[in-house]
Amino acid sequence: MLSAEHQKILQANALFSGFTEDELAQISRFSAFVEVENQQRLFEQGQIAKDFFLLVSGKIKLAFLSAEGLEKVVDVIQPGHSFAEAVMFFRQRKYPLNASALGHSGVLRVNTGCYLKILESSTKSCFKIMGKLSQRLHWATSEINHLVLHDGKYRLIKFLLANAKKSNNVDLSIAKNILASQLSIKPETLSRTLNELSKQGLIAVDSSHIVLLKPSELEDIIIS
Amino acid sequence: MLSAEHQKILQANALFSGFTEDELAQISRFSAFVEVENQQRLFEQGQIAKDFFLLVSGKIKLAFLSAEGLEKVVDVIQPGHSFAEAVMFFRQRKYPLNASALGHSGVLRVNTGCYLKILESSTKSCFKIMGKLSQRLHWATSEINHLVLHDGKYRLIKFLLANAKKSNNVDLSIAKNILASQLSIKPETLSRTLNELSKQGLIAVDSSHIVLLKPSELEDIIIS
DNA sequence: AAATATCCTTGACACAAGTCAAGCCTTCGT
DNA sequence: ACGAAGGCTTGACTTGTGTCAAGGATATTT
Repeated sequence: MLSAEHQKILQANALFSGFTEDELAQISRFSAFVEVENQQRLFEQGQIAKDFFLLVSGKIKLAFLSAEGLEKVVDVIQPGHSFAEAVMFFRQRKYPLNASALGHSGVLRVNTGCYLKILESSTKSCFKIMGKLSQRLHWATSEINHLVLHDGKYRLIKFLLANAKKSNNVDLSIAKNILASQLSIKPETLSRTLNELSKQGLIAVDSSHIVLLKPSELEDIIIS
Repeated sequence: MLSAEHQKILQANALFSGFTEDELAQISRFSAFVEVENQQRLFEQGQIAKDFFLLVSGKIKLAFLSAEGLEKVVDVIQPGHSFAEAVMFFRQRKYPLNASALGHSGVLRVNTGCYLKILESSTKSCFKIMGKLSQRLHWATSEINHLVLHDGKYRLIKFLLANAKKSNNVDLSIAKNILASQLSIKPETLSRTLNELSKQGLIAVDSSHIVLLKPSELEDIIIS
């Protein structure tokens, strides 16, 4: 059962915006606010997915873990965003990756069974979900594209340009080793590449604060 | 407008199976049977997506093309399967990749506008689509996993095991350079890796016919 | 403030995979 | 049947990125 405050947060999310008061109340009854400590697992790869989530505060890291213990960070979820909602449509309803907290975090846990039942009566909400799923799919396919057709430097520059504010600077909200994993390079390589771009005078790095000195030249690199 | 025969083929596909005769007839009116020659483009990266497709005969290659002209084959569609149906839910309704025929092929072209209109009245069909989308998403995320966490040899063995018949042999229905691109390695590397596995006595290669001599040892390689 | 842990950087080296180039083998068209 | 074209293989070389190891910087704990 959710508090009124938490229900408001649900309602603000696109996946719930089309629901009536009644439906929302019903979902609320099958939901809970959960707090997780830094590093704590919210769910694990292979676990049966009875819920999906909406992040209220903190950060959640989504990552694959290979048999050898290598980790690939797929995404770092920010407050306000839902995650693992695609899993409820998988044939095998198992989470394909691990979710763990980066810092103390609060999430809303929503029961998939309850949600699906309500979906059955609203094509409008179905369309929202389909939009979400296709958005995820689009991201994933373009990620494959970037992984195969381009190198680590390209992906770093792409990330910097995508995350730059109007003032052309980027504040990393996550540790560099996690960023490295997201870009599918090793921390050492990230460090070297940042260094290289600095020496070329294209960026300036001050710990987690990066300034894009010549954004247009950076764009040129990823186009050519 | 589709022939009765082609309408049957539509109906056999999961994406249309929940529709009434009336709805199917309506879709048929906004559809067409299209034949494409070997190498001919069905649609291109960036083009506005007014249709999605269902392959009747032949093969369709889906591939990204980078600015430098490098190609990454994402998938080779086989008869009976639909493709590009996720694009209709993208915010920017543009095809993210190229589709071209491998050999003379026949496809059914379905208008997205018409299809979406009918979807609006059937959550059952929405669920079929959501299933399809999440299946695609699941494939894509596990592909990212394989690309980042494993090497080309791993992906080749995985492919061989996945495509082996009961008799433990694999008949490549596509050219080796296309398979190489699907595995995200160069043709030279594919050739060398097949050679390496042959010399180890794990497989036997006779042009496009491959026999898995020791499947269990191959499984061991990808587990460890 | 010292001690500790964690993260980040740097250098030396190793290796998987890409590139370039040449030659081979098959398939196809005339 | 012949030549041409395309695909496949092989060798020699290059290169990006990973690995290992050590040192430096920064934050956290006591």
